[in-house]
Amino acid sequence: MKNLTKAAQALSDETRIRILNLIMQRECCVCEVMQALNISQTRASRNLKILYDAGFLSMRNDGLFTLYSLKSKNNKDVHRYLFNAIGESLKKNPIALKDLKRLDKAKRVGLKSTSKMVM
Amino acid sequence: MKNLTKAAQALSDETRIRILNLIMQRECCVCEVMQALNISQTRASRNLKILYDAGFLSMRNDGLFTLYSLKSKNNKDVHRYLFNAIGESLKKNPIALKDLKRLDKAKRVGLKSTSKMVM
DNA sequence: TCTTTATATTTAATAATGCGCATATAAGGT
DNA sequence: ACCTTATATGCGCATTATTAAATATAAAGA
Repeated sequence: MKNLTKAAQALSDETRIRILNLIMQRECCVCEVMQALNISQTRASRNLKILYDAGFLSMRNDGLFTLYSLKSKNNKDVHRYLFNAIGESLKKNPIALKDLKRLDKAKRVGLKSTSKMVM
Repeated sequence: MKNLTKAAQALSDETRIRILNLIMQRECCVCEVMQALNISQTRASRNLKILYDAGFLSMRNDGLFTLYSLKSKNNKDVHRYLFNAIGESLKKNPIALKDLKRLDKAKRVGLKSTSKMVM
């Protein structure tokens, strides 16, 4: 039961649903999430960790980057059903679509670099 | 998206999952929920309302009693998937089973009456 | 080794949540 | 009308969540 309540808690925040939307598209690093959702580095990192702790995401390191992806393999249980609900909820959602467009344009560079970039 | 986050929020509390477990069995009034989960009247009433507001339950009045049941009919969407997750999570859960046993013994009388009863 | 950079974490402030107590509301019975 | 009873709600308190700002950590390159 704790499994479910923890997972549900993770899904109770719009930022985190939007993050899952991105990662359902493809693996992302923290800085891409920042750019796609236009949120702070802290906020991106913290909410990715919450989704990871709740069992939705996998994590791997590539040099300076931390890459998050869907943990769909070991989801025989509760999470699989929850993913269905998320998919259903995001269908044709305008915010979700906009986020994906911004993800396309996102560059794999972090806060320090983006603040120097001419955008 | 608000639909999903609100529903997920409702599922993020163990009391509410346990209440849904009861009502997945059969329609219940507030006092039966109190007895089955051994919680206060306030707590039962409040959490039933939260589940109702989140779109999980229907409500009807029968004299002094308010009866809550599953709102499964109009769930073409998100809630149907969430119900699957709940069912998965409750399978063989010892707390959920105990709650159902107490529900069998529960009487359709409220706080005032039960406090006078010899149990 | 020193600097730069991506990410994580600590801190502090604000907001949200869950609960019990007391009380309100509303339906029935007398 | 009055009383009893089932349910709902306002209020206060304790706990937990969320966030930005500042700082820490750790990888990569010069």
